[in-house]
Amino acid sequence: MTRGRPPASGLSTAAAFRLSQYLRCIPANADAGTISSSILADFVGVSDAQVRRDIAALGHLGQRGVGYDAATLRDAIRRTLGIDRKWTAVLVGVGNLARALLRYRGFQTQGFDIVALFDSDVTKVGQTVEGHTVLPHEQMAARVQALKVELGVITVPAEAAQSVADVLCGAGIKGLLNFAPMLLRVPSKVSLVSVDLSVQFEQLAFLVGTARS
Amino acid sequence: MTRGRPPASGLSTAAAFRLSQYLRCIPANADAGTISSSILADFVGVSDAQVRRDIAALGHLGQRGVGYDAATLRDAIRRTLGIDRKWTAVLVGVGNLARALLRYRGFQTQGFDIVALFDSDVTKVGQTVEGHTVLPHEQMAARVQALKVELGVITVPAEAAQSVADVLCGAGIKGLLNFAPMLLRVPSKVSLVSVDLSVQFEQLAFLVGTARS
DNA sequence: CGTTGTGAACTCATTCACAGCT
DNA sequence: AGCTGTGAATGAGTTCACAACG
Repeated sequence: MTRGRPPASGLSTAAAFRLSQYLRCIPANADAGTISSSILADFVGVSDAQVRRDIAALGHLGQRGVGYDAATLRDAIRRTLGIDRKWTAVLVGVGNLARALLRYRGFQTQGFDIVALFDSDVTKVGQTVEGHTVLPHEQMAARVQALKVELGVITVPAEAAQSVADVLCGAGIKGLLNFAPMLLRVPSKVSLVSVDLSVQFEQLAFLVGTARS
Repeated sequence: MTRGRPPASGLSTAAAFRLSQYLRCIPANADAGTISSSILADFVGVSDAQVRRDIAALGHLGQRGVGYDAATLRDAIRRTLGIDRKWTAVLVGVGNLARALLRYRGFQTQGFDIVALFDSDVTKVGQTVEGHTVLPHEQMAARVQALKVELGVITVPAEAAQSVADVLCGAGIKGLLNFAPMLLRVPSKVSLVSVDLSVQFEQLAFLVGTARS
């Protein structure tokens, strides 16, 4: 994953990333009502001190001797990450990856509202995918602008990615999630998260190669 | 993305990640024959000093006053990341994400050799996907062991991910790339890279929400 | 008791600045 | 002149260790 410029808040992107991970552990342990730093720690694989530091940065959420209230903690993390509200998004490039994303667990329920699908392939235009009709590429700029869409998800081939990004940025998008294996150029006011799957493979090869036996 | 334990080599995972990114910039600029730290730097979005530090860690590759020879640099990075050789891999869970991965740019050419596909769905078993026949779940352990497969890619639903991981680890796999939205538990000798797509969305929301206007 | 919150120490990573080559 | 390699300085992030509290 690549991130764009660092955020203006006091939270580092690495810390925000860990918060997302803590969030994943809470549902599974929520029935307990309360959860401790050490439980979160060995779930995620960091130190308990790290967990406490991260959470302390969100305000005074814990109770000494007891732990953190699961529901309160979850809400605080959600608020900090900015996922306590709906985000509108468009998805560009309706291939297998797009279909996989649309089916992804709680994509909608997590607060991300896909408002349109676009593709340049005329044979795909008009098709219905996971309840959304595929719109032609030419309508992209106008729709994004009219609906004031905030986020764009790019799942087109590498060659097309930069031009799609340019159109979306021109239409006033605020953030892009790029899956094309390309380092995109975007204006500094647009946030960018890139997931290059081949990079993930390389990381795995590196880890395996350097793992101590 | 989540990484497992840090590597034994002198290279941090963050540095390894940047090396992957440098690698992405080289083909595009390879015709120049030589490439400088400042070019790589503003391509990837880090400082030129950072690039030089990263590359200097791989040995003496640069020529003062000139830059780095593109081909030499590319090979050195490949060697460091461990992608200068073939890796055998199996893919478990033949859904849309799996299909997308199989089609991904240079999946094979980058040195990752998918030797088998598995799925527990009997209607998928026997199908041919991107040139590979889908095998039944039950054969997984035996095949992985017999072929001494090194890497496993998990693209099953969250509920099934841990049990798939357990089987693969039991069969002697060395590294796992997990796409299920689950924090997996694996023995410390197995390397783990997780890509939770909902985490990527949360990161984007966080960045957009905290972006300075 | 058990668990948080946090100053202080420490480690790791990045940037600065410039000497050393070509 | 241009660009790398690298000590030294700086900064960020993490762990330690323990006081504070229910």
